[in-house]
Amino acid sequence: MSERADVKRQLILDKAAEVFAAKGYRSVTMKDIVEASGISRGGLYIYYDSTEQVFLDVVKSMDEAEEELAGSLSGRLKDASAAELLVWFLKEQKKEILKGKNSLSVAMYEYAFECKQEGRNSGAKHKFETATLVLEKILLKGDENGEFVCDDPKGIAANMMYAMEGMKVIARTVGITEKKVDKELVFMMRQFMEVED
Amino acid sequence: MSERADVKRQLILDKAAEVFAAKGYRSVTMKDIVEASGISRGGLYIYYDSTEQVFLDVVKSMDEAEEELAGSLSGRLKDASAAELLVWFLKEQKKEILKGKNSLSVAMYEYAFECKQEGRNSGAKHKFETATLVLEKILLKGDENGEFVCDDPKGIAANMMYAMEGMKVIARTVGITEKKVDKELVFMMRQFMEVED
Amino acid sequence: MSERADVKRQLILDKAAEVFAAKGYRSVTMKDIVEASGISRGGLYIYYDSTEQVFLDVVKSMDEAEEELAGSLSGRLKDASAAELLVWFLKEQKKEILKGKNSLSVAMYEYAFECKQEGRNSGAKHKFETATLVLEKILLKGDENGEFVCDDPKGIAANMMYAMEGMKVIARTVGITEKKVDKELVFMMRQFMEVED
Amino acid sequence: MSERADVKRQLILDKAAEVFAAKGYRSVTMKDIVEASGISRGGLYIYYDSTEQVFLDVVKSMDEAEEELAGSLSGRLKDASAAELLVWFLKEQKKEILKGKNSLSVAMYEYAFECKQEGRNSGAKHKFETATLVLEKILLKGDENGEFVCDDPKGIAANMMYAMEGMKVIARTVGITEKKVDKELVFMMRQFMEVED
DNA sequence: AATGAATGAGCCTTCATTCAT
DNA sequence: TATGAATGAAGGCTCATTCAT
Repeated sequence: MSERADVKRQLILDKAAEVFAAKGYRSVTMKDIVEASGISRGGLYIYYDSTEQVFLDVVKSMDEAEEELAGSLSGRLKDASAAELLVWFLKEQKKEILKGKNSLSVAMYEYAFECKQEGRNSGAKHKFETATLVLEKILLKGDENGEFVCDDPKGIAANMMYAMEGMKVIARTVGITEKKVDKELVFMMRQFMEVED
Repeated sequence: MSERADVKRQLILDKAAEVFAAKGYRSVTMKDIVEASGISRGGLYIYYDSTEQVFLDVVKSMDEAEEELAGSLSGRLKDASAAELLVWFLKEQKKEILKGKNSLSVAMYEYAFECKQEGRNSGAKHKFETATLVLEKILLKGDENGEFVCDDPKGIAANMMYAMEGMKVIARTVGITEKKVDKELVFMMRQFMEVED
Repeated sequence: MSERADVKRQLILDKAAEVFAAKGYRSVTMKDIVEASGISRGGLYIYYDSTEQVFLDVVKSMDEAEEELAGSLSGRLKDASAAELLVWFLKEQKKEILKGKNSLSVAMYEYAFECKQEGRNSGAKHKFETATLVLEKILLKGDENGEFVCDDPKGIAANMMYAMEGMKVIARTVGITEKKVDKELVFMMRQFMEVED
Repeated sequence: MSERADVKRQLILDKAAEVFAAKGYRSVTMKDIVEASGISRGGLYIYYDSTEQVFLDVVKSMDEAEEELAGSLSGRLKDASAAELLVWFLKEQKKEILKGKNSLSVAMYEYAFECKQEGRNSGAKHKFETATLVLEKILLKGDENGEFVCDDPKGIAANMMYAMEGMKVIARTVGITEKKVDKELVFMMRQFMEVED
């Protein structure tokens, strides 16, 4: 509540984020977080009762940071062309695909698996559906103002999102090169617009 | 040593597979496997030293079973048309995407994440690349004999495999309906052949 | 220091009494008292260093309240008959035996056990001996003025006090009905006086 | 189950009994039992999940031992006189009252308090009622064959049992001398028979 | 080979107690 | 005085792993 508490909470979240990035979700213990954040065993329990709560708060604070960023961008993008929007969207996706060790993505997958198996909901659904919708709107806009030729925006958006998701996972299990990502992005774009290599 | 041991080993693998399917990879303990297989604590250690070893053997024995099946099919498929091969391939993928609780897929993802983070290799790479190659060959064949119109088989194969992978993960985290899978499959096929709805 | 502190102290004692009544002695923690009294963790330590100190003060303040009551009664009872005194005494005992959840008695037993085992003294001794003496005096008075027929007041007083103590404990472990208490009280009185049912 | 297990179990019970005798019920921890029995932390959990389970088993095994003893006595007592039976009964009670540190009685009181507060049942009820009944039968027998003069065996039995219970508790909280116990026993017996001092 | 009791390390959680504000 | 965050010790529990039988 107090300022002090917020500072400490943020310290915990920062260090915990590193831990989750390094070890995923399941294998992280309260002890790991305690040691990473330099706080005392009992001290951590003042703020969080379980690794799940810490994780959810880490994710929440990341989402908030992201939204802030997105908010600041939305102004600039309002009167952007569909092509510009698409480029921004795909750049974000590419970043997401390629960011490695320091990213929470593996932990988030693990958490989402667990939630799915237990019938809970991890918020991943909302995230995925929102992103799909955004992409669809970009395509629609491009189609309407003649930037793209695209008779099935819904289908294309779905295909692109699935492929993107696939690349994310492949990146985290099999490995992927930036070149391959680029190739795939170009391939996708060719479905509805001219792209020079 | 041989007969008896093999029977026991198989018993362990069968029961362990159920456990991994139900709980994923990380959260499975030797105790879980002991209890599921009805074997003694010490007995399990005669065959396996860790859950990882059990898991790898479970996967191996599944792959072998699959390969056997594939082998028996390959004869029949040798002189099949590209379209027939493609249908078979996509059916397998669809099955894989939609199979739920009783499948090892979540455990395999978890394991692959772990291996990737530790710089090891989980075998997922080989699997993915092989499948991609198979698809590519089918497309090539179809292009060559005029069944498909497909100037970039490599690109299409990659796109399809990424999207397929994406659907697998989405199915296990966000959830997916069979209808959506079918839509996406039709979408993908339209890239190089006529498909009626 | 004085007024404010006393108010606070009393607040703590009141709430702590409820806690001890509900949970006994041993299982009460400083945390329980802190939460019940709404005071701060550190605040409690200004007044008391341990649950034992709180408990002793709770008991002391109860005894004081009781003594006050007893004092105000003693005037009226000075010229009461032995029979009247006896009735008053037994009524008090009966109340004590039957009062249940909201009473400190279990906590006091627990505390007395602990003190006995550690060779300390819990004050229970003084209480019991005083009560025995009071009863003895009442019997003596009744014998002297012919209200009772009682050649061994010491023996009778002891027997009655033991039985009373027994009923208290039985009430708190095995359970006892008011009817049984009444029966026993009548039984005891018949040892030295006429009682109609 | 096996012989070994029984030996170990008995070792645990023996050492645990000492612990409960020394510290009562509430303040005993699994760690205490572990240390007293020289077993490992995990080892204890093979046999018992909680101090309550250990305690109940300790009590059970004591009861069994007692019953065995009682059984072996019952033969001899069958054709004993009521006076002989009474002497035996009171001797047992006296022993129970006076046995100090090495006895589980305090722990049993603590446990019974806890059970009562939580609405469970500790077995104390059955024990008390059975003993009361036995005493009643002895008195009845004595009355019938002219050994005693006792028109209200039920009332006397109840009074005696309450007083006995009272002495037990007083012994464990306030302290009691053997002399006082003897005095009270004589007092009680005088209610229905001739006793020389 | 097989068993399962035993061990001990490791993590979880709760509290008494302290201390900066 | 009063607060409540912070600490660290203590105890609970589980599990990988060993070992006598």
